[in-house]
Amino acid sequence: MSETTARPLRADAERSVRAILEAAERVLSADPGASMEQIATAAGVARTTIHRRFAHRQALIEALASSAARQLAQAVEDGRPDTAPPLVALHRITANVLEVKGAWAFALGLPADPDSEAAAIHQDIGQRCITVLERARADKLVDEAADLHWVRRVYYALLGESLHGSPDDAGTDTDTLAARLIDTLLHGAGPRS
Amino acid sequence: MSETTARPLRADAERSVRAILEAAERVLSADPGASMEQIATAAGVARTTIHRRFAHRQALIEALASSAARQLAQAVEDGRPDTAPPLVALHRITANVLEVKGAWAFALGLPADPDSEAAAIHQDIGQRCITVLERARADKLVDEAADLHWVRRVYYALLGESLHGSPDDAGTDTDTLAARLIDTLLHGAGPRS
DNA sequence: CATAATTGCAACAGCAGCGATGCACTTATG
DNA sequence: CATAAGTGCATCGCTGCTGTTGCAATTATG
Repeated sequence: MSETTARPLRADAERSVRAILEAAERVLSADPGASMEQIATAAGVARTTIHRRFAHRQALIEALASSAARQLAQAVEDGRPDTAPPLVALHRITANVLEVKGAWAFALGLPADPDSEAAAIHQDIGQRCITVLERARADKLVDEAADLHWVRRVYYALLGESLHGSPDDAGTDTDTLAARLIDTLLHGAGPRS
Repeated sequence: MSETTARPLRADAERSVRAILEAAERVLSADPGASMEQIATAAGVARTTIHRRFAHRQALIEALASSAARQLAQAVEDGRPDTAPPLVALHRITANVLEVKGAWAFALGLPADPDSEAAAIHQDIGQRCITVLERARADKLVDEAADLHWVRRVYYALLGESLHGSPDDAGTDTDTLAARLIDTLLHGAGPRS
């Protein structure tokens, strides 16, 4: 909603922007205080090129946050949160989100200020999340008395935890992780009936 | 194990160190890249005083991590993880940890390098956590087939999430938060039988 | 192919933070 | 109370990052 006003970038320039954003994610996730120089090097680009596309350092950060938020929204959308059976949607969404969050952990963990594009997207995602949970509750998958906002927070927390990836789940595919996550979300660690 | 070799600090000096560590937690949790000057001001101390106690910036960070880790270990210990009934221990520990983690969120979120004092303490805490879970499993509170390492990760994630504190739980006492957390850990969000 | 966009490189000024030092003053401690 | 420890302040040199500019070379595009 902010960059779309400018005239279309040349094909190679667009590739540069992508490379910069990806490098920024990589470098900054390893060291949030990394210099523009480090990011530039990682992107295979001169530092001045970054400054041409992103005036300030913070402009780069915001673009990074927006880009990641958009991808996350897409990941949620692909799970058909409004039409697929709740359990199916929940599983698909979880698997998709795990992919995206794994690739853009830093960008998605960024503190978005309230009136940024990223913040709006995240709020929208949060709403869709609530919707899915309501549908799940209607199907008796979630307790009727449950506080859905708390459930969502737990869900988010489990997503975050699933990403840390202990040595055990190195190489475990996203579907398996999603299955465990949802099972834990719905049943916890207690004994099965 | 590292500072104890020096001769005891004068009473007022010790107070300064405390003030510096507390200020560092406050300031750095708001902005991880904050300057020594900002920390010093927040501590009501001259910047040079900080450098007298902590040679490098990183030395301050490590001391902060160690201090917080020790307090966390104490919080766990106070819950009698080895002797109290598992559910009681779990509740006490959770409430205690929520207090400490709330006050030292930044310091405890710090990436501790493997051979630091903090890392050793955290590993020890992790072990005690597993112990409590084993005792809980013996009491049929946790499913026999459960992967305790995953349960612990879920527990950690729930602790982290409980701290974020949505507007709703502003002012909610620690015991209530702990109760909800443990309930969720053991039963999840699914329907109650 | 002609043109305009894109880029690398080199260089610049500016700035903020770090870590150290010396000195005078205050304060805890035996 | 005498001493030693602790502190504030002013100051220094140094380093590293930022953001900008100009120019020449390359490359996509109609």
